Amino acid sequence: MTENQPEQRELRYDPRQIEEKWFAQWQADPNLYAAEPHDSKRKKYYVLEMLPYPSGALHMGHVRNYAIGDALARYMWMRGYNVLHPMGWDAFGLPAENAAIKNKVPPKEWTLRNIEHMKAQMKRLGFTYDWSREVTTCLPEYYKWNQWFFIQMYKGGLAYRKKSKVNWCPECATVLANEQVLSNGCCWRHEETTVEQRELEQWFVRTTRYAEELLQDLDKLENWPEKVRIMQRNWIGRSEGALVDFKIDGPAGPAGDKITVFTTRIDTIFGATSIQLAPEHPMMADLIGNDHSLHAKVEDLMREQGKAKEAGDIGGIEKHGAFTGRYAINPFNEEKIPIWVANYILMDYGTGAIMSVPAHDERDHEFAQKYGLEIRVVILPRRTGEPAGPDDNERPVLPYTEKESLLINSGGFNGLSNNEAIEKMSAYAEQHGFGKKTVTYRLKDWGISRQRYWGTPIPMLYCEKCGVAPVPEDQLPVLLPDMTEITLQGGSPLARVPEFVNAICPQCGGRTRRETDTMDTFVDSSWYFYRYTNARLADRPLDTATVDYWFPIDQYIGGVEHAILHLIYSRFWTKFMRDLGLVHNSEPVERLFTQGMVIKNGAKMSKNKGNVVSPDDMVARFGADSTRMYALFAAPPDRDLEWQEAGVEGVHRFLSRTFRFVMRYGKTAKSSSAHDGVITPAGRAIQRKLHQTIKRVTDDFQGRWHFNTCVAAIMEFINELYGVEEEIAKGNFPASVLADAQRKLVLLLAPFAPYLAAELWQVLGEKDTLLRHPWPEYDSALAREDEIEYAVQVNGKLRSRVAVPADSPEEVVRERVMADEKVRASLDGKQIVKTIVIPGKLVNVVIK
RNA sequence: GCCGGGAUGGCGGAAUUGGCAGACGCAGCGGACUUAAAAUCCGCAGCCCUUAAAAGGGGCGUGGGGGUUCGAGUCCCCCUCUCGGCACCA
Repeated sequence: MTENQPEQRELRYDPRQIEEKWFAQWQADPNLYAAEPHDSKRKKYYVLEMLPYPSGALHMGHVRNYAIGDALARYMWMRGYNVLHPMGWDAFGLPAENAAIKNKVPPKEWTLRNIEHMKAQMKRLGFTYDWSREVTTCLPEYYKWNQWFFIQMYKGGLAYRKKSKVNWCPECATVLANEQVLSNGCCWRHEETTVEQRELEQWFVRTTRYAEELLQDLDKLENWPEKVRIMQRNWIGRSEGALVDFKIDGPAGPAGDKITVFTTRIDTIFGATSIQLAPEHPMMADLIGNDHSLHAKVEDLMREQGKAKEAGDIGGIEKHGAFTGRYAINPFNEEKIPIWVANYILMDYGTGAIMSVPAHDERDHEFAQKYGLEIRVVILPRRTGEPAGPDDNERPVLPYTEKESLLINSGGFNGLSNNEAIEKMSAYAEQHGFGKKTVTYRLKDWGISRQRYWGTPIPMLYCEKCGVAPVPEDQLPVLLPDMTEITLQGGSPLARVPEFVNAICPQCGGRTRRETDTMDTFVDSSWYFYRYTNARLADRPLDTATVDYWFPIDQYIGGVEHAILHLIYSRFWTKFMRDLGLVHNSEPVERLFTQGMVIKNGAKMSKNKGNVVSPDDMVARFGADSTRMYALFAAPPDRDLEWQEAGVEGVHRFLSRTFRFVMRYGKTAKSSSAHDGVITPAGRAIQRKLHQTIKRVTDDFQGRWHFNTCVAAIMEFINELYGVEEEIAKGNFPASVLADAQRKLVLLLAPFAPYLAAELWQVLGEKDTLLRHPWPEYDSALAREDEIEYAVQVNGKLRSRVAVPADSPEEVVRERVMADEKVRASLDGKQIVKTIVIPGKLVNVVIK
C-alpha cells in the first residue's frame, strides 16, 4: 500500500506542471507559429478571429472565439497548409479615455498595459498566434495608414464634410454612426442611454456609393451565415421606385417651384389626394411664409418627430399634421391637391416628401381619416384580363395595398396591371420631364468624426485663405499628442492643445488650423486584416502581391453582434481599396462563422449581473486545456453556451483519464512486441472504433463544425480503450494496435488540448512537433463493422434486434429476421402485407 | 407588424440524407477499492403501468393541434412560447 503511493502521484494529471513545462518550451521558439512567406509552395489558409478591444482582461467570450479558431488553425497546420493565424488589438476607443479621465492615467499607457496582460493570457491559453505580425491600431505605424486612406477617399470624393443632424451619445460625449444606435434609440455601448439628435459639422464617408455592389455581392457570400446576409440586406434596404415632380400652385420661392416626391407605387398616383412633407423639408419656409401659427405648428411636429426618434419609436408616433395653405399640381391629371406637413414623414429617407394615397397606403389612410382628406380608389384587386368595373360591390377593403391589382380611375392607364402601370407611368413621367425611375437605399453615409481624444486624428487642415485641404502625404502621420488631463467639456479634447491645432498651410505658408476630431474606431478594424499580411511594411499600407496570396480570409470567426457594423464597413473598405488598385479581391472574407454568446445563469456575463467567470481562474484550477476544451464541448459553436463549472470538471476528468491511460500503457506498448501480427477480436474492435472516431472528428473539421460532437467522439474512444484495459493488463492485447491507437488518439486531441497532447506525444517517444505532424488518415476498411444489428419493427414499432453479417444480401436479412423468435411472436396469426428493408439499418414488417 | 433562429430527460446537449430518440458530459443511484473519505474503476439510469421483488412484458414520449408516409424530433399546414434583427423606409 505504501509503495503504491508514489506511483499514484506519478499518475495524477497535473495540468499546471505539464502546461508550464510546454509553455516555457513554446515561448523559447518565436517562429513556432510563424507562417511561411507568400512565395511558399504550400497551399495557404488564413484563419482569423476578430481582434479584441484591450479592455483589461480576456473574458470567456474571447476564450470561446479563440478556442474555435485555434482548433481550426492547428488542424490546418496538421493538414499541411501554410497557416496564417494572426492577432492584434483594436486599441483606440473610449474606455481608455474614460479610464484616463477617471484615474489620470494616459490612455496610451493604460492601453499598452492591458495589451501586455491580455497577450500573456492568450499565450498561456496556448493559442497559435504569429506574434511577429501583431497589429496595434493605436500606434502611429498603423494609424498613419488610416490617415492615408482617408486622404485617398477625400481626393476621390469619397470623404466629404457636411452639417447635419447626427446621433449624439451624452455618455460617450461624441457622435455615433447610424450603425451604432440600437433599435430602441440607445447607444450601443450604453444600452441605457438615449441618443440625442444634434446639428454638427461632420466628416462622412460615402458608403452609399457602394450600396448597390454591397447588396449584389451578398449573393456571392455563400459561405456566410444566411442570417448575417439577411441582416445586411435589410440594413442596405434597397427600394425601387420613382421620383415625381409636383409643381407648386402659385408663386415660387427661393427653394424652387416644385416638390419632388419618392414613391414605390407610382401606379396609384391618380389616387393621390395630398402631398405630405417632412417638417424639416427645405421647401417649408417658402410655403408657409411668415404665418406664425403655422411656424409654431411645424416646430411642434418637428419636436414630436425628434422625440419619437430619440425614443427609438418613430413607428409608434401618433400622426399629426397641418395644411400649409398651399397646393401642388399632380402632373398626371393636372389636379390641385393640398400640401400638408406631417410628423411621420422623415427627411432622411427618399426626398422627405410623399404623395399621399389614402386608399392604398396604410399610413396615408390613417392620416386621411383623421383629417378628413379625400380617399380615392384607383386600383382593384384584379388581374388584367378579368372584367373590370367600378362596381360598389367590388370596392376593395381599404386600404388596399396588395400589388396584385388593376387600375381604374387613372385616365389613359385604366386596365393596366400593377407592373405594367409602374413601367408605363414611369416612362410617361420621364418623357414629359417630370419624373424618372430611381432606387433609394436605407443605408446612409458613414459619419466618422468623433469628438474624442483617443483615436486617429483626421488629417485635414482649415486655412483661412486656402480653405479645406488634406495634410500633405509626406507629412503623415499626424501624430496624436500625449495627453493626460482630458476633460469632455466643450467638444474635442484636441482643440485645447494649441501645439496640435496650429499648423502651417502647405499652400500659402500661412497660419492654419487642424481638424481636432478623431476617426471612429471602426475605421481601424475595417482593414486591419490586410495589415497582418505584412505588418511591418513602412512605406505602404500593404503589399499587393502578398495580399493576393493570402486573401480572401478563408475563415473569419467572431460574434454576431458585428453582423452589420464591422462586417459592412470591412466589405466597403475592401471595395474602395480594390478601386484604388491596392488589392484585387472584392470581398475580404470567404467564409464567416458567428459563434454564440457565453452565458451564465441564463444571462450574458457582465459585471453588473455579477456572473462573470474569469478565464484566469479556470486556467489556474483546471488548466488551459480543460478550459478551452469545455468551451468547445458544452454546445455547438454557433449557439449560446451556458457556462457550468461542473462541465469543466467533466472535461478535466476526461483529460485525466486520457493522461492516465497513456502513462500506463504508452511505454509498454512501444517496448512489447507480444501478439504482434495477431489481431484479437478486442484489438479489431479498438481499431474499428479508432477509425470511426478519426472520421467523425475529421468530418466535423471539414464541414459541420460541431466540435461538441467530435469531443464526444474522442471521449467515446477513450471509454472503449478502458473497456479493454483488463486484456491489456493481462498481455492479451495486440501491442501494435495499442501503440497505434494511442498515437492517433493524441493526434486527434492535439487541436483541442495542445498541452496535454504535446506531453503525451513525448511520453509515446515521439520527437517531432505535433503541429507539423500529419493528421491521421481515415481507413474505411478498418472502420467497417463485421456484423450489423438490424432494428426490427412490426407496423413501425420496435419489436426486436437481429444481428446479421455485414453486407448480407436482402434475402438473408429477411430470412434471419423472420427466424427471430420475438418477431415470430409479434407476427403470430397475422397477414404480412409487405416488408421494408433499409440496408444496414432497419426492417419494418407491415401486417394486417 | 415583417424577417430569421430556437423549444428534445433533473441539466448542457446528440440523432449529419425521413429509419432503433436521449450519444457524450453533468447531476443522481448502486457496487468495487478504502479503517473512513476523496480520487479511481465497474454498473444502473426518459416517464407510466404490470410484479412482493427482480427478470420479463406492455403503453406513452422530442412545445400544442392536424396531415403526408410502411415509418416523422426530422417533411407539410395551423397555433403557442422564446431569443435576435428590422420597423410609419413612402
